Amino acid sequence: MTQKSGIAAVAETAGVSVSTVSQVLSGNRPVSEATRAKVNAAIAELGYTPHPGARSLRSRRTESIALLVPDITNPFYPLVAVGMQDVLLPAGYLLSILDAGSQSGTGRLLGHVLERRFDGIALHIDGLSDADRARLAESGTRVVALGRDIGIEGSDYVESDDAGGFAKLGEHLLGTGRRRIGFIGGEEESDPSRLRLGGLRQAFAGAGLGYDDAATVFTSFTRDGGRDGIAALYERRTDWDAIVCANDLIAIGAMDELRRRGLSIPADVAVTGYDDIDAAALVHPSLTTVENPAREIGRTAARLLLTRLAGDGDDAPTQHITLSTRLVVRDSTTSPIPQER
Amino acid sequence: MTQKSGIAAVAETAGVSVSTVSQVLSGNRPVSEATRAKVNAAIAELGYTPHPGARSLRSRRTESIALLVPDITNPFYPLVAVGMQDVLLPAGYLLSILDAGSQSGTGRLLGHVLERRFDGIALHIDGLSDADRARLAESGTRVVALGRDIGIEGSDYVESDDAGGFAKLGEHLLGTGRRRIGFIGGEEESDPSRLRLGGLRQAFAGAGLGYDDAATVFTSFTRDGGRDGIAALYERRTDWDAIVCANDLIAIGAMDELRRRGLSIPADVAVTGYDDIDAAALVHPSLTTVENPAREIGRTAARLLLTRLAGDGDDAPTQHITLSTRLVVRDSTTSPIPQER
DNA sequence: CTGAAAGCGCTTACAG
DNA sequence: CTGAAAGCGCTTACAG
Repeated sequence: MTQKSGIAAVAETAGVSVSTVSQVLSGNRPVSEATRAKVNAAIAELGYTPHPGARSLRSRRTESIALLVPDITNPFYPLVAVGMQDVLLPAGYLLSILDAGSQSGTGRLLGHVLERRFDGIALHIDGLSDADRARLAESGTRVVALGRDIGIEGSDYVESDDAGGFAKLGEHLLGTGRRRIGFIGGEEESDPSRLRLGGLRQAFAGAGLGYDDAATVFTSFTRDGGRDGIAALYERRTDWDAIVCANDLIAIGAMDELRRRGLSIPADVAVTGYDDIDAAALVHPSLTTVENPAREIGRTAARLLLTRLAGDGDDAPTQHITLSTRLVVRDSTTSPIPQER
Repeated sequence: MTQKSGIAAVAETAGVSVSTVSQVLSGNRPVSEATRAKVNAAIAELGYTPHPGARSLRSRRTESIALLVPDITNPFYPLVAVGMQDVLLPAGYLLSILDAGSQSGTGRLLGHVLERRFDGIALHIDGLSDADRARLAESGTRVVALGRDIGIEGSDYVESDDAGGFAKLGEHLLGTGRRRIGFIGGEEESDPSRLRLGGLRQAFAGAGLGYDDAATVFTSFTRDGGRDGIAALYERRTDWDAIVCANDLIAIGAMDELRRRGLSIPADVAVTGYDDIDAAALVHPSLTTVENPAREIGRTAARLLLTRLAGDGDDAPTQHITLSTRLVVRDSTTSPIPQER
């Protein structure tokens, strides 16, 4: 007996042909119960695992999906990953999370990712260069974008309803009687900053009120940004009764600076964030915020990819899915008792 | 001209043999400058990318490494991943992060991971079943363990010096004059709980003091665990001047409960954590803790894998690397001013 | 329901 | 320094 390996060894042990073993494995054509049993016994006896390289060489599929993120230490992305796995594992796909380390690193990693011939790629990227867009389109790899359209024919995308979330925050604050409401954005040129401010304006308009441009400042999406934002707003006026921040980190920095100035939250001034990161519930007072449905974004992205991979969908129009967000009211806007010391 | 693809198309365009193209790609044997130039021109013209499946089928290598973690939403693991990438990308390996979703999920995912024939796997797992250990050993895949030995011949492991970190915390507290120091552990049977308490005892012994067993309680590694721990400790006595917690989450819960009881941190009682998660700097007062060198753990694990993969190391003895930890002193033990309101 | 054979795209001895 | 050929382990028409 020659020393065979792989599927040939299984075939020999089971006393059937190599093709029959393959059919048992794939289920692509009917196999008699007796044969199937012999083959499965041989597989178990030999501890056989198909070689994925050989498989993909023929089938042109790798059964793996990549999630390419700019910064895996940002807690938003692990949640997206978990959501994608929810959908992909039961469908037989393996999800690989690839960290580019930064927005600019994404382009650099893209080449490596395309080389590996993943069946599909999910990516969250701010500025995709024309060269990268062309590489993606040519590669034939299915792409789903998170957060924004990346402008490739047939590439679907999923985003959360930022504007709606800020409209809810605005309504909540207006509903509790706050009127002198400042806004601290992240980088002024960023899409999220604009969309989020837009949602706040919408809440004011809905209540028949105008929103004053002098009530907005733009800094950066960081804790320091929040501190700077408060400093800038309090130079303009000092009677704010609420501060809406473009994300939770800004809000936490804003609370630091408000506390340093001897102001009480929420008795003197209410503060809100966005994203509902873990820290939002950990800080004191706990932060009213909006849940960014990261996990659901991941699930949706995975479903869109699977649909495209199932074929037939090649000529389907690009899909754009917007997920609604949920207001999470905590103590920073509504604490009934005066702040404890 | 027949319609070739892959390396054959490159060979035809360049007017050389398929083997020569392969040699240019791999650098495995000398190629004349002129030939190399022709081949590279053809590669660029055709936008050729080698097929990884075909490559691994022959070479028995995938040039990819997997990091298998129990819960990617635990911020410790993304940092480990970043550290591994620091080392692996320059070496030409792609790192795939795979999330098992839970400790128990790790075994379930292991089969899928082994099927993919990664060249190496890094994993952090508490209880590896004998069956899984056998599967890992048989697969021939290189394994490096994070946090503990998994008992496979030739599998190195990396851990951080928990005991040393707690010894530093203990010395810091004793040095600031605290003596009535309680300890809130996680699950009592867990290795980390034992090791960490051991470090604290060591600090007392070093100062010529004894440590009282009645000063320890075990709960769980969560925020709720911290609340419960305080309740349990204050049933025993009420004059604690410091609480050492087995991780940051416990510490944050402990601070919640101390504050609720009207105690001031650190004026009445100091609190310490472990890990230095982001939230440790975000809470108020900011938390004195110990940095768990996650990124360095990742780097070290990656280096160990690469060394083994470079061969020659097959018969090298198992390596066990312990990384030292760093004390991070913040306001929860030393705030010079009375706590602000 | 089953088998023999071609071929996916590479790498690697073997020859020259 | 270069080429022809075998073969890695599968899947998939083609035949029966």
